[in-house]
Amino acid sequence: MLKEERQRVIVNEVRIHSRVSLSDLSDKLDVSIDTARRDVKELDALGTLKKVHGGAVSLGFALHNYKEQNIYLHEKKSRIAEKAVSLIPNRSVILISGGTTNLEMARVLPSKLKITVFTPSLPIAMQLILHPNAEVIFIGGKLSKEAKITTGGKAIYDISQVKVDIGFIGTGYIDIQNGLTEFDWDVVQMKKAMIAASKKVIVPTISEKLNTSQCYKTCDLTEVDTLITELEPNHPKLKGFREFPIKLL
Amino acid sequence: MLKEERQRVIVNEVRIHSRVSLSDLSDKLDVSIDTARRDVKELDALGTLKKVHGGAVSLGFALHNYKEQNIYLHEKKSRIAEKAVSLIPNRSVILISGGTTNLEMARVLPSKLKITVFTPSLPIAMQLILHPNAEVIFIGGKLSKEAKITTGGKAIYDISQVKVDIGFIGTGYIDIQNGLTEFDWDVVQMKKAMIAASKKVIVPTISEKLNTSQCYKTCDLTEVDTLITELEPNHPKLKGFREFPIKLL
DNA sequence: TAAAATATAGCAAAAAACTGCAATTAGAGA
DNA sequence: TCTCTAATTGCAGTTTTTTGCTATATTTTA
Repeated sequence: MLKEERQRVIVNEVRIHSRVSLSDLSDKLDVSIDTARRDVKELDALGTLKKVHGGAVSLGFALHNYKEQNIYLHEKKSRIAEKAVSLIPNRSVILISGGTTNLEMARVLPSKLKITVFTPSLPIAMQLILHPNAEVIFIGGKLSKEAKITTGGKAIYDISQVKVDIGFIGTGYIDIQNGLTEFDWDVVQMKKAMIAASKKVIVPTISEKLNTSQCYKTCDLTEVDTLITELEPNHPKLKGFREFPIKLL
Repeated sequence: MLKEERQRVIVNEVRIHSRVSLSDLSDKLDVSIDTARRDVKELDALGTLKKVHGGAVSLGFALHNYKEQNIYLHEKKSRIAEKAVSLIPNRSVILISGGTTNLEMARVLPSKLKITVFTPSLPIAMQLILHPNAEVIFIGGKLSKEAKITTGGKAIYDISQVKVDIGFIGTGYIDIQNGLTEFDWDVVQMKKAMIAASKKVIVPTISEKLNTSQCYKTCDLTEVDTLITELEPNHPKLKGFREFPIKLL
């Protein structure tokens, strides 16, 4: 097989699937992984595709690759995300609201996990496109430019039409007295609908948000099944929350 | 066997199989590898085919330098995008399908323009978030990971519920006989719905796509109001299209 | 943080390309 | 037909390219 043929196959593969792994290529083309790597490297140099760790992606994909800016918070969010994905059974149907912690969860979703995900969040949908086994259903509606999620009557109605196993509801503020709160009214309406659509409500949040509140209320803590933070469940900061019938993780 | 004869055979072989190896040629033509190599070298110099390590490939098959190509294509798309935005009146309601040309249009949308945009395309929605005066309504549904747009019954139904002033419908392939075609069936269904929802249908496309077609048909050219390419409207390549009642831009 | 996967660099074998050269052949002109 | 010249062809030796492998980093994952 000529080198050009191989590279053509790689280009096609990337065009069709948007991404390809070197080991797949090595199998498919019947060459060593080194050769596949070298081919991909050349194609990258030509600007045909983008080489990434473990394979290659189409250029379109590389565009929306956001980098985490805040390393400090990112570590916490990773830890939360790890805990969160451990709660997702295979073949379950979940709902993910917006927010960077949830985005982190979408990023670390194990690729073997077969799931159906409903989400109104643009960045999360973008991230989930990369997941090979996730069926992604986007909740349509009017886009809120700040929150980067859809909102409005249509979106709320669409959410009311589904019932999912788990809802991962991010929150801007969380407090023992006031429960989950936001400062964007539209977002609150969406979250209310999402909570109503979820058999189980999981709230992942960094500890900085504990004991903060805003004017619009999403729900009381009583509606939350599990609260995930980067802290150990018996950490002093979580003291007041242990009095609620909430699982802490 | 004469040299010319041999070379004709080589050209033919390349035309049929897109590729040929020198050892194959050496066998088939019953000459030494060196002679085959020399023949291929001459044909390469003539521009008939492309000589590569170990053989030859057809020119169409050869991978060109996409970096240059991309800059080149990007320029065309910008030109198309400029033309396209000039057709959007202030305070109008438009629909934008996916595709890189449409994405370019979203990028150059003047920030003073007040518009309402419906779209099922994730990258385009992502881009429009940056626009200060665009109200963006995302068509929800099942995400197609290749096309990065939503598809499926729900999305099609939602589109059927709106009527917009202008629909900007990108296309993978366009042809005088077959009209607009794609190779993804789901995408075709979406585009059909989008066309039905648009009072006016504008198709922006680079000239490379003219006179190409695929198996699934979106619509005939008769349903298109305006075709925008990077070429002047009276360019020879657009010859056949002038016979339709289509505005060319 | 440890283990697993992937990347990089250097090396050697194999394949292919290039070079120069001699043998052969085609074809023009006598 | 014959001869001469230039083109063509195959071959041998050398150089370059390609490829897979190993050892060593680096990145990712759990």
